[in-house]
Amino acid sequence: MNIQAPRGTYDVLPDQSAKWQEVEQKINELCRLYQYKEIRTPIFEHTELFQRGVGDTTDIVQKEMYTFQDRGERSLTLRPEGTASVVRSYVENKLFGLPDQPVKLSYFGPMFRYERPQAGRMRQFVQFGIEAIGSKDPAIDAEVISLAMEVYRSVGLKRLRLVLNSLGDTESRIAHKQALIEHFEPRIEEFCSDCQTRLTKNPLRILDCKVDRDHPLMETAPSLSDYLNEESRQYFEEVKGYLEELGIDYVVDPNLVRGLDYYNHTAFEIMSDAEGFGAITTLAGGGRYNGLVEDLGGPESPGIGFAMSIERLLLALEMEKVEIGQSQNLEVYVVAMDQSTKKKAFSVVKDLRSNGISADMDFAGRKLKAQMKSADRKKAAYVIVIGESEMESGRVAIKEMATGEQQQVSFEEIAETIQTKKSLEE
RNA sequence: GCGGUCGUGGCGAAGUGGUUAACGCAUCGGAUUGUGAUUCCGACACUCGGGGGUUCAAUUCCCCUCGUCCGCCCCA
Repeated sequence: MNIQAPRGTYDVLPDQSAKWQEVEQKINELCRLYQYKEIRTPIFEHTELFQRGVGDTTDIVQKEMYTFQDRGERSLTLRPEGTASVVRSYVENKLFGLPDQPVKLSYFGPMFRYERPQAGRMRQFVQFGIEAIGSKDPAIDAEVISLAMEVYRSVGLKRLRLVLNSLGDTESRIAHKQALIEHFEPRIEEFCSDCQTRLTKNPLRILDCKVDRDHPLMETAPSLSDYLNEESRQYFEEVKGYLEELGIDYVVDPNLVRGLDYYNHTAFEIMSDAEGFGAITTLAGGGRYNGLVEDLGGPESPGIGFAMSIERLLLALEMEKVEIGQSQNLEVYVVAMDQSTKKKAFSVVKDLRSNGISADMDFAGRKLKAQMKSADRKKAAYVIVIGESEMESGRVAIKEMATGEQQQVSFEEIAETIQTKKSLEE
């Protein structure tokens, strides 16, 4: 084997593509119902967009970006996530000027992060996500979460856990940040190097650290929830109220922080509880990002959204043993006895297809018996054999593979007969 | 970035420092000059991820490299 797909990338092969197509169909239908319209943005952007949009202190920007120089010596980056691009487009195309706010957008496509591949983690992976920009109504938070949950429900997943938290508004976060610094500063040397950097850049993320998880100061650290001001607390209560109204179960996790800098207020993750899942169980994550639009040069436009990995969704389906995307079997296989009848068989195939019937034939020069086996493998519902005698008589036998029964018809009647048989089955 | 694991035909899987690298499945052909099963017969790896080294000799020993899978970190 010479050239392989680059590390962390993969091919969706024909026996898998039906699953992808079904997931996309389900998603498209839900977006229609919820009225989120698709936006398609470039797969690469100026590096600066992610540095500013996602945040300089994040792991994504610090060590996971596919950044390169183009021939004009611009620094470009393959998008590691979708929100920054969508917000950039919202600002650039002045969607804030549309009369109907919030603007509700969805996207679906590949993202890129330079990481060591693992179960559920690829260097190129596909995300579906939505963004509702231009509203700070707690009901829209609940709607966004609801749509994410509906995607999983629609494909048949059941073992889900919605984890929820509030990061509070800017005022709350500043107060909490100050408290965190005061709490950790005196003994920060006892923490890992990442945490030492985090202390000044983003102390909130120390709480998230798995390395220092058991440090005694973790236990006593000031909790974000104690620093939420009245407005933030009220907002969070309302979001929870709307979720309850929709009958969506959740658990509040005060330590849910999220890795991206732009989040505030509502933050959530959807995890899989399916057995046998790998180490990574987060299916989707999202949250509110009031202020991001302004950071990227737009007017005040509070937003919220989520992103989910389609690979992980598919993985969860496997773990829960849910089958989707049954591929459609072949309806008619036409056998040509030899070279002299191949043209006729070829035109019969074409005629069937023109009548909306799937049809196929041999293109490998196989003998009759082998063609029959091939038809069987392809699970063809019917087989038609065309040889000398059919050419002379002008009539062929339509063989039903399941029963072995054959029915004689003229060439002209083939498509019509198959159609009748099909409709009888339904 | 760190740790472990593995890398033999389309797939699964043995194997040994030495003349022709088991076997199973799949595929193709034939037995059965025009019909899918079973059975039987036959075909199918100048080569054991790649490169280098040790050796009279390496798929098997050593080094490097690439890649796989899993875990850590982090996330989707």
